[in-house]
Amino acid sequence: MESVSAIVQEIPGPRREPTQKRSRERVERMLAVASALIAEKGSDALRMGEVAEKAGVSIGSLYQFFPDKSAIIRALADRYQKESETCISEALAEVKDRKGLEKAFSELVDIYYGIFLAEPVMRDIWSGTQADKALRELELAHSRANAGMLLAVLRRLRPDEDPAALETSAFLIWQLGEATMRLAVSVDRTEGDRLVAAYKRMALSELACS
Amino acid sequence: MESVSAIVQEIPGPRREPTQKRSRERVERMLAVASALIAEKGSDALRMGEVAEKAGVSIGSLYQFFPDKSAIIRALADRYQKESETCISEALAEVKDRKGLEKAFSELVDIYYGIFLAEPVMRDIWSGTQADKALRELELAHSRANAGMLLAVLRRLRPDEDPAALETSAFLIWQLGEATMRLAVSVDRTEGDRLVAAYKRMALSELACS
DNA sequence: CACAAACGTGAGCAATCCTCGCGTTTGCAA
DNA sequence: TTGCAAACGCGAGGATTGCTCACGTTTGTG
Repeated sequence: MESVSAIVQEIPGPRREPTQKRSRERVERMLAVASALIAEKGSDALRMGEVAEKAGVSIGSLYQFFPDKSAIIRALADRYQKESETCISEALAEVKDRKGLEKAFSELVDIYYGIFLAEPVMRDIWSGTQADKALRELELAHSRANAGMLLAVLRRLRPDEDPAALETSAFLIWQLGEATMRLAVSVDRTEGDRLVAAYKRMALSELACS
Repeated sequence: MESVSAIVQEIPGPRREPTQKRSRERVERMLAVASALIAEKGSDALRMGEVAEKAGVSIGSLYQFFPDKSAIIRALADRYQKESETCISEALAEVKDRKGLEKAFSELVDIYYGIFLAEPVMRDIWSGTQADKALRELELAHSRANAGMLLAVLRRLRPDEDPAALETSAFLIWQLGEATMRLAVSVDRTEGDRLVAAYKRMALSELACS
């Protein structure tokens, strides 16, 4: 978790950090406008000029706090990641045995699916902007962090297994979960539900295998 | 398969089709240069001006045959898709029973993994340019076509199952296979091999379930 | 009150995609 | 052979957009 936050802080580069109250509010406005625009038209169609205009700031001010366009998206992604981490750690916190893991994992998938369905911005960020290298790396870092929480539980429940194999399993399960979510929200709800259910079966079989 | 080709033909839009021998050769040169540039620097960094220059044609000529930048990438993707279809249909052609399906599927995954490892352009096209809407749709169409071949086998082997459920399984297995390949080639070879192996386990469990 | 640091601005630079008007070559029918 | 329409080929430049930078303004502080 620490390392992810560190990456987020580092990538933006040589830009001012808002220290005064006024500028913090302005940064909030920029992020809110960007979020609304992404929800409306997708992150591909996000225009820096439009963000500045709708937020009531100049283009120069925008670039004082965000070194480039993808930094805005990364900032939004980072907020979602913080929520995700809370949500995952809560879901996996009290897993005591294999049965508990299956139940917790299944619920976690449902919760994540719900978030993907409800949050167009999160959906868009994780599905539409893969072309951006920094964003891809950020997604990978987030995913590894999330998979790490799953891995911790797996290690506890299956201490005799090869740690590297467990890590691979956890990472793949998480990555394919995200892929399934992206896919599920892009088709109609009926098929989406079926896809998520099929993913659950596959993931649970991998979680159970020993 | 037909429908996929149809889509590829339709999307490019109102552009000239090369009819004379001279122009066909020029189009080939454009595609070859684009392929080389993508292999070298990635499709994100593909510049239309550079393609024209390196192919020894003007920018105007380039745009006579490709309505926009993504059309070049789509044309390359279409070539790989044709190879894929052959490869998949051969691998699944003589599947007679569940045991045969498992063997054929496992081999197919290995072959696909080999292609992903060997073909930087294919790798790049299917991983780097998701931001392009037309390309995303093309990938989905290709994937549905490929999943369809798997579905045909599944239907034959499990005729009593709900067809919709089978279709979902086949589609998800294929999509997650592609996601796994993208992931596997982006990490080191050892972890990549483990990821592919883990995917095989998950997919086979879903293929076997009845 | 002076002053440095933080804040704010927007004209304009640079990169890039793509268009369009016009000149050239090719195939073909008279 | 020749005339001509269609296909081919060209590249200057329009349009968009990410981003910079030199300069003016506000704020906190001794």
